[in-house]
Amino acid sequence: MLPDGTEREGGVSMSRAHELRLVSRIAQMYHKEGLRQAEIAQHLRLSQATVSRMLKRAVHEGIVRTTIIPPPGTFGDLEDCIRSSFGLSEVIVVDCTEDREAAIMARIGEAAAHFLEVTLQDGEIIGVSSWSQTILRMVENVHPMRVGRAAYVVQTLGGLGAPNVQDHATHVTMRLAQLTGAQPRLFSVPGVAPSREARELLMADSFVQETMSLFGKVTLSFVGIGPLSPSEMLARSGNAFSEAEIDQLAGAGAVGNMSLRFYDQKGQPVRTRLDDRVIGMTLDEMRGVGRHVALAGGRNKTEAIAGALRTGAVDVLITDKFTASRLVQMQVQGQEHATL
Amino acid sequence: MLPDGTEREGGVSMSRAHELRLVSRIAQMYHKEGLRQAEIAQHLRLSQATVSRMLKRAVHEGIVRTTIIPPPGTFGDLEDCIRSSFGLSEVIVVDCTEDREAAIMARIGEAAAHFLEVTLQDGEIIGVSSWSQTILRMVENVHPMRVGRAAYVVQTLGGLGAPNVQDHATHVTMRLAQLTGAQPRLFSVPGVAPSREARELLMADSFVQETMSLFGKVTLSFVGIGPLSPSEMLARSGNAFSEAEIDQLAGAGAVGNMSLRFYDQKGQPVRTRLDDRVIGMTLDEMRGVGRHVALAGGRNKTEAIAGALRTGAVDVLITDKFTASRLVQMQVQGQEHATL
DNA sequence: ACGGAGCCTGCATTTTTATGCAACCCTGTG
DNA sequence: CACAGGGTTGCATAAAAATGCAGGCTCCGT
Repeated sequence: MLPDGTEREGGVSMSRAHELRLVSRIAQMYHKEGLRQAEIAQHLRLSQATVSRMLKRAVHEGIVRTTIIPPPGTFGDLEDCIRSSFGLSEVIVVDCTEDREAAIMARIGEAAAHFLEVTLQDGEIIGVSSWSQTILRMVENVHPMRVGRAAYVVQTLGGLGAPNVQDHATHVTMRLAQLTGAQPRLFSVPGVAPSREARELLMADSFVQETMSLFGKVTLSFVGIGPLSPSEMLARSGNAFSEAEIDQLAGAGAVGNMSLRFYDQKGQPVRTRLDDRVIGMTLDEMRGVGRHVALAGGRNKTEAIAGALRTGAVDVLITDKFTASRLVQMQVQGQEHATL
Repeated sequence: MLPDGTEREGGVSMSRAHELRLVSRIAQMYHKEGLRQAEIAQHLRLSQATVSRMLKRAVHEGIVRTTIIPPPGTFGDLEDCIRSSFGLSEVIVVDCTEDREAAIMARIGEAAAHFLEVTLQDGEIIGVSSWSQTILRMVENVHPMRVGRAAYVVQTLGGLGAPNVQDHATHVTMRLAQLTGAQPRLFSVPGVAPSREARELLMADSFVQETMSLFGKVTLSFVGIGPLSPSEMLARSGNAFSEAEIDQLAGAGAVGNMSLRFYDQKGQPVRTRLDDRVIGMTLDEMRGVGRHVALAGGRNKTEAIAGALRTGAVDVLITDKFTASRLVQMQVQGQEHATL
C-alpha cells in the first residue's frame, strides 16, 4: 500500500472491476431500460458488436440471470425427466387434484385437446384409436376449427361388436372429423374378429381397404394406453378376449396395449394368435406415424404406459402428475437394478 | 362439479392453464436449452412468429424474469439517481474504502482512465484542464494506445506561474498526448494573468491563439471540480487569488469552479473581475464540448460538484460512492425544500 | 341470421442481433 | 529484437427475432 491508499499491484483486478461496472451498466440499459444495442453503442461510443459481446459476457459472468418461474400446476421437471429418460419428443404432465381415473381422464382430455388445437397443421391426416375414454374426453374439449384444417380423421381400430361401443367409436371419429373440418374415414369392422379367417374376409372389403391404406399416411395419431386386463369398455363390448387369451398374453410378459397391440415391460411386441384377429393399426405402423400421441394416466396403467413408451412408437405422452411421478420413480428403480 | 370431477364452467381458466404451460415450455426451450425460435416452432408445429410472441408473453406474464445482479463495488442505483436528477448523460460511481481525498482521487483516476480508453473515438480532440490531482491520476492510469488514436490533446487552462505547477500542467498534457498518440497543444501562459491587460497581451500570441482556436472543437474534455477555497495546488502555485477575491466570489454566492470558472449553487456563472484574468476555457465553451467529463470527489467538494452539475456543462461525472450519496441526499433535501 | 369489433395467426419483411474475418495489440519467448 | 500466440476490435454480413399486414375466427349486438 502506498500512503494514499493505492495498491501498486492492484491494476489488473481494479481494471476488471471497472470493466464489470461497464458490463453491468450495459446490461441495465439493455434489459431494464429496453434500449437497443445500437443505441447503447452510440451512447457509450463503442460498436454494436462490442455491446452484443458485453451482453453475452454479462450472462457468462452471472451478472444477468434469467429465471423461469413455472406457473402453478405445471411440472416441467417431471416432463423433462420423462422426456429424456424415455427419449420422447414431448411430454405433457397435467395437474390433477386426485389420483382417480375419471378426473385424470378429464384433465388429460383437456390438455390433449389444447395440444391438438395448437399443433395441428393444415392437411394433416389424424388417426384415432377410437375407444378410449380419454380420447373421448379429448374430442369433447376440442373447439371447432375452420373446414379443411385437417384432411382426414382415420379410425385406426375397428369399432367393437356391441352396438353401444360401435356408436362410441363412430361418434369419436365423426365428431373429431367434424371439429377439425376433415373427412372422416370410418372403420366399419369389429376391432377383434371372431377368427383369423373372419378377419381376412372383413379386410377384403374395399371400404376397409381404403381406410387401411391411409394408416401409412397418418401424420398425427392419438391412442389410449390400456393395461393388460381388459378395460371397462372392452369388457362391456362383449368380452372380446377370452380368459385364456389374457392368460396367454400375461404368460408372454405383456404389460399393456395400444389399440390392442400388446407389448412387454421392455416395449417388445408380444405376438399371440390374438394379433391375427385384431383389425387395426399395428405397432410398426404406429412407429411410422409422424407424431404418435399417447393419452393415459392412472395407477393401474402405470406399467402399461412405461412399456408403451419403450416400444419406440410414442412421440408424445400426455399424462397426469401422479402417473408421471410413478413413471419417474419406476425408471429410477429400473436403472438402479440395471447398474447392479 | 360433475360426478367425475370435471367442472362445467372451468373451460376458460383451464384452457388458460394449458396455454401457460405451453408458454412456460417454450421459455424453457428458449432460455434453458438455448434453442432458436425457429427450432422450437418446428418442434411444436407453429410459426416462428408465434414463438416470438409467446416469449414476449412469457415475460409479460412474469414467467421469465431477468435479474441483473450488480457486481460488488458497483453503484447502479446511485448512478441512476444522480444521472436522472441532474440530467447527465453518464455517471460513474467508484467504490472506495475511505472517504479521504487521496484514496478517492486514485480511484476516480482509474475509472476515468478506463472510461477514456473504452470510449475514445478515432480523431477526437481531447481537452484537459491540466492542474487537477485527479486528472493526473487518470493520466497515470491510461494505457498507451496506437498513434493517431486521438488527434489532439489540448490544454484548456494555462499552467500557473510557479515552475513546479507549470511542470505539472505540461506533464499532464504531454503525457496524455503521448498515451493517446495525439499531438499535444500546450498553453504556455499562466492560468491567471496578473491583470486584465496582461491577459490581453498574452492572448495575442499566435501559439496561444492557435491552442484557443481548438477550444471550440474539443470533443471530449476532462476537468476537475474545485471548491471555492483554493486547492492545495492552487495555493502552492503562488496564491494566484487574493483573499479579497475569494471573499468577493463567496459574496456573490460562488460554490466552486471548473478550470477557475466559478458558479453558484444553482449552477449560474458567477462573474467577477477574476474572469478577465483567467486564461482558459469558459463555461460556455465547456457546454459546447461533446462530452465534458468532470472528475471529482471528496467531502469538501460536494457542494462544488452539485453546482457544477447544474451549470449544464457537465455530461459525465465520475465520483466516489461517499460523495455520490451526499449528492443524492443533498438533492433530496433540496427538493423537499422546493416543495414546501 | 348477419355484420362488425377485437383478437389471433402465418407470411413476408424489416429490424435487431450475432458472428466470421482481418487487422491489430500486448505478451512472453527464442 | 523479431515473432508466434492469444485476445481484442470494428466491419460487413449472416442469422435470428420482431412486426406490419391481411385474412380468418369468435363474440356480440342488431
